[in-house]
Amino acid sequence: MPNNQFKKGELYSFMTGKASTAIARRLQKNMKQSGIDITVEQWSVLYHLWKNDGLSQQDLCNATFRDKPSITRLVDNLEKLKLVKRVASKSDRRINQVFLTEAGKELDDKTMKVANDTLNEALVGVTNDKVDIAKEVLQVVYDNLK
Amino acid sequence: MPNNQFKKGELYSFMTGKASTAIARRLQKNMKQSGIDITVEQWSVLYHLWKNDGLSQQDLCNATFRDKPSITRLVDNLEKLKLVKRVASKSDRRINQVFLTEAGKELDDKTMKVANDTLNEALVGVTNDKVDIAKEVLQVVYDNLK
DNA sequence: TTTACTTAGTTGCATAAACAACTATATGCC
DNA sequence: GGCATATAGTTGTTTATGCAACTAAGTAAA
Repeated sequence: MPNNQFKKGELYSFMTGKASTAIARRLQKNMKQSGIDITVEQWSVLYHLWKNDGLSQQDLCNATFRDKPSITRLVDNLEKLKLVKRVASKSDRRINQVFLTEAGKELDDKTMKVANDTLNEALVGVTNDKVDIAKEVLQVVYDNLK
Repeated sequence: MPNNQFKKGELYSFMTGKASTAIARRLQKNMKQSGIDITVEQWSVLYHLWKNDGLSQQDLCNATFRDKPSITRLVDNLEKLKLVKRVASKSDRRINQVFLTEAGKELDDKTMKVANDTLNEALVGVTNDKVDIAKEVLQVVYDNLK
């Protein structure tokens, strides 16, 4: 179903992702206030490692929708912060597995709480039904374009 | 209404704005294929000037949800591309009004068509009702956090 | 008119993104 | 084995972001 009826003003906010930008900025601010000194981008990488430690950089590309150079440099910075370390896979030496350090593991609970709180701040006044529909629409958009 | 019932996997895609990232990337690609050599960020600035030429840099900050340094540098680059020019306001010399050049004005119709086409690509299979709800949710999120 | 405050914009620095070109390792086929 | 090709990751370049510190210009109050 084409949506040619979109008016300019409506089109704009859809294109620019101001809501997700606002969420990212708030998450960054909330992490800083909780004494967590990582960027939201670094958080998005750690997030997947907390669920599944030892992912390859390519796995992290797929999980975070980033290209390979972006992941290379995010892992570089996470290594500098001593939150992860690269380990060359024994079965295929092209592959770097990325493992959490103890310091990296310890951030899990703390940041998950901050992330949940941030999301709840964002969704004040929105019913669960509407949240579900919004998530569904965003998923379809993503699938249409990926 | 708190949304504590969010599960991790659902939380993530909400936080990271993968849908808006996908839209921005597709818009960038479509503009390039149409021979329009500007970034989507530059597009977002021009967009407001096409609606209202001569906005100040502060106006552009408010309209695009960016901070002042970001607008300074976007306008720098748009000036290098000869798409806009700064004109110091006569009534208040602190203010730079940003005006489109002829080249800047000419991009309007062409890019608006590309932006609309991109949005229609993104929204294939989504009913208008759901799009309206998604937009509403994103607006509330933005208002909650700004 | 001098001092304090506010507003508009710029500059410096660190992080991140996209794209292209590159290296190194692995795989498949002759 | 030797060659072509594919895959994993890195590096270089340009653009953009966020934050802090800064300059310049306007405003208001003593």
